[in-house]
Amino acid sequence: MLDPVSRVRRFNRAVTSAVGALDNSFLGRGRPLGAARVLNAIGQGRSDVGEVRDYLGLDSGLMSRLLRNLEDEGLIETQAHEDDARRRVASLTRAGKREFAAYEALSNTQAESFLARNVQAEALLAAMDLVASALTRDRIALAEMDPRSDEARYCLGEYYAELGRRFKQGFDVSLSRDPDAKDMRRPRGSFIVAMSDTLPIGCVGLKGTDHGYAEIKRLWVAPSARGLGLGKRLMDAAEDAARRLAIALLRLDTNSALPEAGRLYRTTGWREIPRFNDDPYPDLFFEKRL
Amino acid sequence: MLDPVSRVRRFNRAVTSAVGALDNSFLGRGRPLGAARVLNAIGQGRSDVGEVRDYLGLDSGLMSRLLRNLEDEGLIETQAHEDDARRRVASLTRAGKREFAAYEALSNTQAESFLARNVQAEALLAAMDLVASALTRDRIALAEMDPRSDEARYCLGEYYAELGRRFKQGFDVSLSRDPDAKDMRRPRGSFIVAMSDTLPIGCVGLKGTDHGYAEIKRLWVAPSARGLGLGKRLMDAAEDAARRLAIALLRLDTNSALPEAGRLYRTTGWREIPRFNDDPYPDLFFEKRL
DNA sequence: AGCATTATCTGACTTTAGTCAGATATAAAT
DNA sequence: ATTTATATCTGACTAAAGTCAGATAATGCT
Repeated sequence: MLDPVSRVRRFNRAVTSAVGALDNSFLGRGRPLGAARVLNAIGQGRSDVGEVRDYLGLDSGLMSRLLRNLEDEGLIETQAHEDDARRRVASLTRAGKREFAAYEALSNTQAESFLARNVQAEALLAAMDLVASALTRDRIALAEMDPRSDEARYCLGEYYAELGRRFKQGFDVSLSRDPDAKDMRRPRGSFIVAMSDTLPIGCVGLKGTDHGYAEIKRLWVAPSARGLGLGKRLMDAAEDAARRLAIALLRLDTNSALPEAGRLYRTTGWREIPRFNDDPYPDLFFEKRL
Repeated sequence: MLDPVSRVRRFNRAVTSAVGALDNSFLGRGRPLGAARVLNAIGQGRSDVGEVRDYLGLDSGLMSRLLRNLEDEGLIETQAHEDDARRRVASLTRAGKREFAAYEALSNTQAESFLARNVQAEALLAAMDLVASALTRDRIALAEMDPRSDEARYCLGEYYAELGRRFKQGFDVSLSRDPDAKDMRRPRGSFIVAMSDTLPIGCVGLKGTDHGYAEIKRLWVAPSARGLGLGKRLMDAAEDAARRLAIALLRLDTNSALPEAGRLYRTTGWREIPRFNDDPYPDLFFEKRL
């Protein structure tokens, strides 16, 4: 009754019935589930018909009919893709946007009432984040983003907060050599964010310098996504970005209060080198030749 | 993107697609999902037709047909209920047991492969327990059980382990006045276990004495089920059991290292009294007149 | 230009799920 | 003993989902 497999299966049962209830609530708007799902996928920005079909796992015939139904209802419009007239792109009409908003409101209300029923919400949310990351680990997408984007700033905020907790003396960004955003943008560098669904769960920066090397900065993985090998994936992506920018030498600094990071560097071809800057926080320095 | 509602919705999306994959895997055995679900419900011990129907939320006509299909496949047999010939009781035939075992193996394999993909399994399992408890909070069932049953012993084991962690000096059952199981059985007392699906997540004992009162012992709620009001529910159930046994006075002892417990007693009509036993662990004593 | 490939659509199905109004048999209440 | 209630079943449906073989039109490749 208490072995790990039983616990996973208990979770599956709990979640199956919760999902069933969720699906049923979508039926309340007088539209079959299939059509509602297509409408919502389009509302969420999946405009390409093929993309929606893949996402929902639908047969092309069925998909076509569902689109036709939504069109007849006046909720969507389709037009040919501008680069490839075989493909179709769907968009919500004014009425479709209203309908989509109604579904969104339904989902939000449900989420709110779930939260209201559960007092210890923060622990529960952290648990939900962890489970969601584990379930979607194969769909974690890395994307190059502007270091000033909302997603990047969120990651950096979390990263600084974590350093503050980890370092005995705390962490004050202004004392550190905060990399200028433009050094982490092409063509000088890069900033990569790991997204699980719509949630940023990790990041890494590649910061260009004028000293013949680039630096890896701000490697962070959300607590809810650790153990999924994401740190390695982010580092690989940063190295690829460096190669594309014809950068041959990488350096980074880190702190012994972050042992996971040190372990990762040591096992992926990085070599410890002497201090190469006067930032007060790091006490370990690494280099890797690409 | 990071407010609680979005996090809940991200979790919902993650889980919806996981559940979909799970359901689809059940289709691999050449039987529609409805029939597979009925077969599994019966295999899990839900023999009463009405019970299965309620559990799966099926229309009685549909249920009847699904049963007929399984019967035609030679997987189940039905007979009249021995106390009420209107009701039907279903059971698996030999072939049905084989088929059920195949479904079980499928579920177990999936759970195992999920666990194998996730290194930090214990943290993940704890998170899944918490989420499952929260999702099924309305279906947590309290049941009177023998204090020697597997479920009860599991709860007690967890309870002792937790006391060991909470008390500065640790906890050794043999030093405490371990209640004899028979004092927590009718007609002397009672033992109540809270079950969430098949997982015991809390307990409380009502221990009869010869001193004109009964004692509440072993109130425990699993960490994964705290914040759901389960402690209160268990105490209410214990009091009800006492009333049914015509017990008019209740006492209990506890320790100030368990502040949640103390708070619960104080807010539910219990009155602090002087020490009434010489157990070395408790330092707080309460009484309640029913 | 010609041919294979791709994305979508249409028509013609089948299967599954679900609904609803009785029918039947038994049990419970008066 | 009659009436009422309950559990299940049957027949006759409808709706939704899914399948599959072409048709159509645009694109890519040689």
